[in-house]
Amino acid sequence: MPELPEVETTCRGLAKVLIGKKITEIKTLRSGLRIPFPEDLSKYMNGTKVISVSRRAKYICINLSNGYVLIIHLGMSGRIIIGKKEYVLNLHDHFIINLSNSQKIILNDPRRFGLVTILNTDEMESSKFFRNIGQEPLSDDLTPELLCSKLKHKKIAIKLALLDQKIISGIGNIYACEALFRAGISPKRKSNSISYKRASKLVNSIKLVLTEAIKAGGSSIKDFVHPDGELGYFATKWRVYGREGEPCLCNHQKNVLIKRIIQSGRSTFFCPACQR
DNA sequence: CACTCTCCCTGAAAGC
DNA sequence: TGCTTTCAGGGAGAGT
Repeated sequence: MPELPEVETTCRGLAKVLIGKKITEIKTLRSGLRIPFPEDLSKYMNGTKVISVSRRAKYICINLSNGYVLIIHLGMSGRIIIGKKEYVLNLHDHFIINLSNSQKIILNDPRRFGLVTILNTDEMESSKFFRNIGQEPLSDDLTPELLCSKLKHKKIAIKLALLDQKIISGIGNIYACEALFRAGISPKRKSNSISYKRASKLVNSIKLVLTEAIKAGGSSIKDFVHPDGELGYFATKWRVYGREGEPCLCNHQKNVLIKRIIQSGRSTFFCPACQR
């Protein structure tokens, strides 16, 4: 489930492989994913060089020498594979980039919730993909003051506010649960009841869980690339996510079990004793 | 406008 | 054992 940390490590891995390389050919193996592949993708990509790889929210941005940027979203099940010349296609490989050094970048996505598109770099921020996206949680833009001002008029539960990409970008279900646990805040608490003190704790927790996950990705994968070429996925030990019925890991509560509830159709895991 | 619900899709896991 | 059902989730768009 690629959220910000997985996308970030994928970008760092891609940067190592892609920067300075020339794209010789691209292949689309179906008409599209969540949205159709742009018809004239080859026209924009063939013969260009990769200048840099960046991330915005959960989007991978591959910046090309001709002023365009290839946008990849991994959706829910998407993954990027670095393949050699002799790479054999697998089920659910949908999009391939061939490089001049005969390496290949493969997008594999069983559930096809991902997307691939291309934008003019100057128009990227104002495009429909990015114009409503909130602050990057790891940038200095995300402050307790900013979070407070965004939550002040919201009646929705804080967990749902964290999932709203217009408020903060890049947080998904797992890290929303983990950040709330670290901050000791109930996922059910109304957004407009978050005090400055709680917002401050929450901002710290968000930055902490995301930073730790990126660090885990970098250290558990050699140079951000698995031996099989896969990027961005790594085992993280979560404190609440997926731990329904298991004891809370805090020191001061005994025999308190992690609970699972459904909020807007999504599972939320939390400790009813630690989180208020 | 604010918010919730449904849908897209496949594969793993649970249920029968 | 083997079939069927359920569940997972990001984001768009429909519905309340």
